[in-house]
Amino acid sequence: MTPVVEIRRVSEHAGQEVTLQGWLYNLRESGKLLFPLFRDGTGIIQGVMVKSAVPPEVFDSVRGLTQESSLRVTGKVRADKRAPGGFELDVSNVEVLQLIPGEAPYPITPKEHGTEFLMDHRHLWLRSTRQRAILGVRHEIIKAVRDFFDERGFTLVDTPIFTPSACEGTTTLFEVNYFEDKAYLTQSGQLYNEAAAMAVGKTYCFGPTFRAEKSKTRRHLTEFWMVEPEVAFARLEDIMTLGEELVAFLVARVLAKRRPELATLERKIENLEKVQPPFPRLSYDEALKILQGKGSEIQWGGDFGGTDETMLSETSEKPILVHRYPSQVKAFYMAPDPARPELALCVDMIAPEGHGEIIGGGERLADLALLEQRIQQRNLPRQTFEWYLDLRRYGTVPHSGFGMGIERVVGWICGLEHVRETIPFPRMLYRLTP
RNA sequence: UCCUCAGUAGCUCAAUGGUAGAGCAUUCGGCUGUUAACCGAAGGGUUCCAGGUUCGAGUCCUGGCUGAGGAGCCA
Repeated sequence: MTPVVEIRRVSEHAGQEVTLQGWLYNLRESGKLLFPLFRDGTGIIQGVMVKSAVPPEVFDSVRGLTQESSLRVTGKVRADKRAPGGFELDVSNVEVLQLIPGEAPYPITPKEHGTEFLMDHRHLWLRSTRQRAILGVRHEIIKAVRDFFDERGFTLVDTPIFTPSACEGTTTLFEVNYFEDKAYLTQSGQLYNEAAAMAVGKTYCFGPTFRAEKSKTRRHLTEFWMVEPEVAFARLEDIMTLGEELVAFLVARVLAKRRPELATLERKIENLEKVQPPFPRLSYDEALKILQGKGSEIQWGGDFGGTDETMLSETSEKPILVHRYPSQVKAFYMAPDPARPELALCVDMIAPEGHGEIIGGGERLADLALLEQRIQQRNLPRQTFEWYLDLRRYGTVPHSGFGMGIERVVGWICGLEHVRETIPFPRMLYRLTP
């Protein structure tokens, strides 16, 4: 029995006979020579088979292979300058697990395809080199997020996905039947995080988030993953620094561990290497001046649109922190700036290269009376917030936190045009399958 | 919800209102170092749907469906 080896490890077996388990990626043919390309989820290697060197039935079975047919292949690993990975496999035998028939071939060919076709075949599209690279970077970012908070003494506290009402009231929610009642899919773990922070000091939640907005842009999903830290006694400045350190940490980790994937994606490494703290910090008022100077129509009191964000991101090679927006455009739980009560102690982080807002957060309103007033003003159902008001009744303290959308971060770090490629099975307006 | 664009072979796309085509994929044949291999041949069509204009509609008109990009809103 020859050892079963992963393609990414074939270099450790140069000169040896090994068995690979995987799929046929492509087959090139030149007379009595065959060049089957194998993939196994860890890499791709080209096999070489000379007709005179193997039994006729082995040659014929390889010659008849179709794209994505599953197989086990045995051969000798040989270093070769001509091979993209530096190694080739001199194939001696192939065990075909499933031969895909020519009448119903694998749909995704090594040529160009349109978005709709690829999205309809997302379950197969994931096998492509590019999608595998993105999955790898996504995995690395998620692991790095966990490492970052764990190393800083945060406790992961999971927040519920079924919620009784809106966290922020304004956004559209997905409604679901909950026995005799109605429930909503969470749009943020924020309020529960505040409860957890009062219990453990530093907490974060990390899970799926749902938004029923009919947004149809390259930055929107209806189901996406969000990590939300919340820190007792932290002020706005503390949380801005935390976000800055987190993002720099994530970029550094991907640069350290996922170079091959970034190369596959043709990501400009130099741009990522510039993402070092400190990031530029702009007040809303300062950002507004810059935007108006660049010809934006935005007036004081309005929130930034996608075009405004892109314009701002073009002013820096690093992410930008924009803080102290007018309270009127922000959620009810944002603390007012004591120096200028019309402003909220909040912060958005805008990614470079037009990838949009990746972080939103700030200092929470710790005062009971003011919070009650805000809930009333915005016509929020007081009863469902009673437990939240308890947090202000029993030992309220200043505290701050933020939410970071994983898909936008993955999209930015991978340099993707659209967030739909950053999540294995994207859920979007008009896209619920596969 | 609104604006713009698109829908033709399995896929990516051509086709002035006048016989519906190419490349890839598939099948067959050729080639002993191919790199989205190449060369030759074959099969493959409800031109998104329903009406309308016209001698004649893939093409023009009306309505609908589906998709893409964007706006608003957001991470």
